[in-house]
Amino acid sequence: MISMENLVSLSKNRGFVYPGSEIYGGLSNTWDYGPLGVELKKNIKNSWWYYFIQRHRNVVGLDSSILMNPSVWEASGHVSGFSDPLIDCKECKSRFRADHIVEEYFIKNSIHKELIGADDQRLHEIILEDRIPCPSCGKHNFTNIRKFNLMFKTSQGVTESASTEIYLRPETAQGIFVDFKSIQRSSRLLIPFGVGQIGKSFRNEITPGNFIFRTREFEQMELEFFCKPGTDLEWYDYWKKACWSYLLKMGIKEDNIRMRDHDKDELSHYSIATSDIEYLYPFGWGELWGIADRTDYDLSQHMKISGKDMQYLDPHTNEKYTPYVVEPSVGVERLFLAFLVDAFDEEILEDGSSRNVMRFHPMIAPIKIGVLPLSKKLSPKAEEVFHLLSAHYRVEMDERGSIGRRYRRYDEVGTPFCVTIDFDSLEDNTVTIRHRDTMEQERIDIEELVSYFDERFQYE
RNA sequence: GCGGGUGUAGCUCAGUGGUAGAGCCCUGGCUUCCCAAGCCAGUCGCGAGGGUUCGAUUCCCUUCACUCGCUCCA
Repeated sequence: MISMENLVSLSKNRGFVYPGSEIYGGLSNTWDYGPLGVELKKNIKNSWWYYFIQRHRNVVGLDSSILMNPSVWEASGHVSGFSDPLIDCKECKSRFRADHIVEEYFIKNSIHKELIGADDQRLHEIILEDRIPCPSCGKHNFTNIRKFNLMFKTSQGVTESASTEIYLRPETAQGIFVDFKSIQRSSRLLIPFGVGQIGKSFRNEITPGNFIFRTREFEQMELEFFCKPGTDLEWYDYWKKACWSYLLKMGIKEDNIRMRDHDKDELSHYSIATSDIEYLYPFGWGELWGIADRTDYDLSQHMKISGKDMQYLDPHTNEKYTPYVVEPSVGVERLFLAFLVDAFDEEILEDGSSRNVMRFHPMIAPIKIGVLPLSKKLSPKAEEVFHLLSAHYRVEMDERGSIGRRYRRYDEVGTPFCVTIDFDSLEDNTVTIRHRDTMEQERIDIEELVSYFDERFQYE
């Protein structure tokens, strides 16, 4: 498997991902998507939209605002629940979550003290009272508890004042919940139905890292599927399978993914059941896709805080209830990383040399076809072919360097097909199609090129 | 944020108190005309700021960034 280091340098070299603001020395954990990266990203988003929205009769899309009324985050629990009480050991410089070390200490020593509802001050008192030691060095010399709110703050309006303080959304899901009634009414969808959204979210992660795996600005693809309470586990299962099969269809190797159900104690504040699809990244197994049963938590909260009725009235039975929500949520950048890692192949050739090939699924390959004149004298004909194909696909034309060099260059960026124009092309209007994976070649009439590729660039 | 490591060309790296090279890549030319050929020529750099010094890429300070752990989770 490719190392993280090589992946970062390959990404930069080929134009997939560059470090952000590089000429100013960079900005921590920001990444820019280059000419190939933006194509790959776009293709990933399109494929998700196709499989999770377009192909379903009862799923629609949404594009809600990044900036929302701060009450949204009060209701969702992000203002209180999305901040962790952190504490540092002054002796060994380790950092912990205050509630975690207290809890662990109590379990270990069979102490039964009520912790639920303990605020930070209470936690601090407990740590002092019980002389709870540092789990890493055993000493008892902690800093005060500090809160890290993971939400980015900004202010609305030109004057900065507390009253205009707002947040960048930490997840796209709330936009869907908040608009639930409008979407339902305007789309005339009946439960069960789903709403999907692709968009940026922001989290002030304490420790981002691992290339594009965890960044403070990221793009989510979330589907909120509304269903009748009691049917939620069925749908939970259904979407787990849908995510899994999406990955396989798009060419991810089955050995590199696994399903992991969360234990009760690691569930987030809104969920009664969560599964992760994990991917085997170069740094180890890491989360790729989270599928959560969010129950009626979000809609109920919004109902409570906003005072608006968020319930659904079943027009057939006249039954009124707050729908349950099943949410498959995936980060575009994590999928991007998984596709990049999964596609990477170092091929050893007969002469012992090696070449890198990115074996992207044709639908996510950044460049679909390379148009290559065998000689510069054939460029006019190649231009014709380029214009013909570029009306349908993302195509590149390259006339520089030897033909073998150019084939290899396109292999390296995962282009599944090359179309080669030679001197016969001028005579009989045919070209050679060369396949990335087999290196086989076939001859085809230029008139048939578009229909040839239409068959090959299709979702399964 | 705290502790350790790192910072020289687009990439991988070498090197020196007297302003820097190699390989790969890239560009142009000749050649070649279906899988990294060859030859000739060429472009590009000491993370930033300050200090010591006649002179700093090299020594010192600061800063910025990257990276590994602590935390987190799309």
